[in-house]
Amino acid sequence: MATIRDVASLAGVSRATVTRALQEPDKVSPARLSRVKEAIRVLGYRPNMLSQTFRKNQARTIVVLAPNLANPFFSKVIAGIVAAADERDFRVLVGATDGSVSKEFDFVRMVESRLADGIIQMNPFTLSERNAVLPHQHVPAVSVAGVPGTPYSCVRIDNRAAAKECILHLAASGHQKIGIVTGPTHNSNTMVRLEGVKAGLEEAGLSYNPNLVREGDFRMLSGLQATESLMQDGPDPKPTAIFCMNDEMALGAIRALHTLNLRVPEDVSIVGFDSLDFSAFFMPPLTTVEQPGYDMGVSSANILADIIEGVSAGQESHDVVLPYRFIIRQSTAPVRVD
Amino acid sequence: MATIRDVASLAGVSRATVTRALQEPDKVSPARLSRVKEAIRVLGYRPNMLSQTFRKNQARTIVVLAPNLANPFFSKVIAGIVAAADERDFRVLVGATDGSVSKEFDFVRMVESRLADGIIQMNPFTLSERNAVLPHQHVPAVSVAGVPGTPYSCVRIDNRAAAKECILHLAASGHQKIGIVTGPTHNSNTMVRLEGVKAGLEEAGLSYNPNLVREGDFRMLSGLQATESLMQDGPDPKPTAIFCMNDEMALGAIRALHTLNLRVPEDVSIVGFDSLDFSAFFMPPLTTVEQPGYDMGVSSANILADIIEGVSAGQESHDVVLPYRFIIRQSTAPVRVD
DNA sequence: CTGTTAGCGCGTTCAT
DNA sequence: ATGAACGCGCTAACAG
Repeated sequence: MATIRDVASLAGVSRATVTRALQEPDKVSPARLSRVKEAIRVLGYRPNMLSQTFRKNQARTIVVLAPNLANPFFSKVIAGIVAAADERDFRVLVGATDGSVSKEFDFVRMVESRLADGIIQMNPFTLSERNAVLPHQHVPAVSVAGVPGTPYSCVRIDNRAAAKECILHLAASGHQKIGIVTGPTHNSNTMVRLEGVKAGLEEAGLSYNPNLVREGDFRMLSGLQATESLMQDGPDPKPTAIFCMNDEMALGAIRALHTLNLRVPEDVSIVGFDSLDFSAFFMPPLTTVEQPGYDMGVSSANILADIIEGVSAGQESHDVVLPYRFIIRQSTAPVRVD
Repeated sequence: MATIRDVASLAGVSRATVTRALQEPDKVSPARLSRVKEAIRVLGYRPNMLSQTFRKNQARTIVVLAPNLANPFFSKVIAGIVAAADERDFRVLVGATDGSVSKEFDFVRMVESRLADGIIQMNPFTLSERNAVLPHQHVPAVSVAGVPGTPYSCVRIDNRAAAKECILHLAASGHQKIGIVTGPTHNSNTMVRLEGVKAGLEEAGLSYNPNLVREGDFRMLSGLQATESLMQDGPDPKPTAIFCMNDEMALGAIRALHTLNLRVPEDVSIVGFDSLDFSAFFMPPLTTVEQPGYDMGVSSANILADIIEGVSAGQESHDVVLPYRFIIRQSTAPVRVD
């Protein structure tokens, strides 16, 4: 592999001239410039980026931390991040943490060791835990799809308002017994959305009943199981509607109801959260909250790039709240009057 | 940020000793070792990986090229790649190509410029096109979920046999008119699976009718549209079964049939391909070919790492064929006898 | 076992 | 406009 030296000697100039020819061509005489270009062509010279990166002490690389790469909502966000990063000449490294704190820490060390310049965190910040890896000194970071109160920059929607709107929609349709399938109890998004649920119930003049709540893990199977539990072991009368804290669990819920010979939405209404592409094609199409995942990815990448490039101080942390959209499809209907 | 020099001077040793203390601790006397460790602790020293990477001239990074990050099957493969790469101390860079050849080329240049060590390509190699970016001199590469005949290492399933099995399953259930929804016509996987379709039809004593074939793009909407076209504009009698070349399109097909008031599988049987998690939860659960996406990711990452590390010559290219599994669920049934 | 020396490939002075 | 010289942080070769 040809180096800058080979180019210089073939062109009969100094290495500095080659560098200049590449970076500030107008500061090089036309004659030498063309000689250099020719030499580059002949040798098939490619600047060693590893060296450049080392010399400039920045990798132009950001790390995306995802608890679970299989989650399609995260895929959407990543797509946005990759697009925006590419635009600003940053590479994107994927970090699958599987929810492990030690893995997260490995990635923080990567930016400490300069192998990456910053982190985008998809796992919501947990206010209760003391051992959060982020924020971390000298580690530019942005939280995406997180919660208010995150002690560093954050791009999100108003989860509380969105969840509240879901409940109000159901209540307006006459539903009085509303089952809730949450994410993991300690998850901040679960907590915030649950606040919204309670606010919605209160505003609708309904009471919050913990017996109508089941913990899921944001995956389909848990939505299925939670729903079975709700409809079989739950208090009577059974819920006529279920709010699931993401679409995957909502699809699992619909499946469970089908198995129990209950129709959606005639017997039970279902509301999801996230708006996966699949959800519009499901039967029935799912009523859900659309998070602008791609845009959230774009926004978070740009904010992180700003911090890394020093455009943003990095001290004052942003809290960007993007608009969500509540989409009413066919999985919800007025409560049946028997 | 403390450098190795700071550590050396604080510990009162040479830089080389610090390096050794970090890499071959047993070759350093216990006394100095502890002095060095203490200095590292005090200074909070982290080796500059950028420098290491530069010095060793390898980034320990692989690039994954995906035409579309939103495709859940690719997400599965990526998850496997990330897990295996992590195991072998490689980082994973995601490259969204959007099917653009020039973007692919950018990533090839990244490995030429040493910013990455190799490439995993998810876009199948196209035999017909002459301007394929890969294989490329000095660019270790592995194709995953590709086709036989790929001129570099490849991890795949036997698409032809799998597609054939789908057709034979339908034929055995009495279906004579079988609609086909393909991927993009020029896509190699489409071509190979179509071969399997033809082989299956022939073995079943059925003829191949191009009028029963529609081109899709592997996305849900195209499956929906293709199915509408098949059931409305297609030749009579209408198909009693449709084979879709991936699950997303199959879900779109089911949706279309539902809108047309046709039941699945009573009126029309549907077979998919890939086995997404969603497909088992759909109504009805989808009969499909399960590709071991995660394992394919793991395998491809290991092969690439072998090539990069020189374990494998890189000259002789592997062609690893992993087993698929044909899963019969409830979207297929014997043809109805009127 | 240890320190000295010599680069890796490049960008960046600083003279000229 | 150009080249010589230095150094980024680290590892590897050699001598001791």
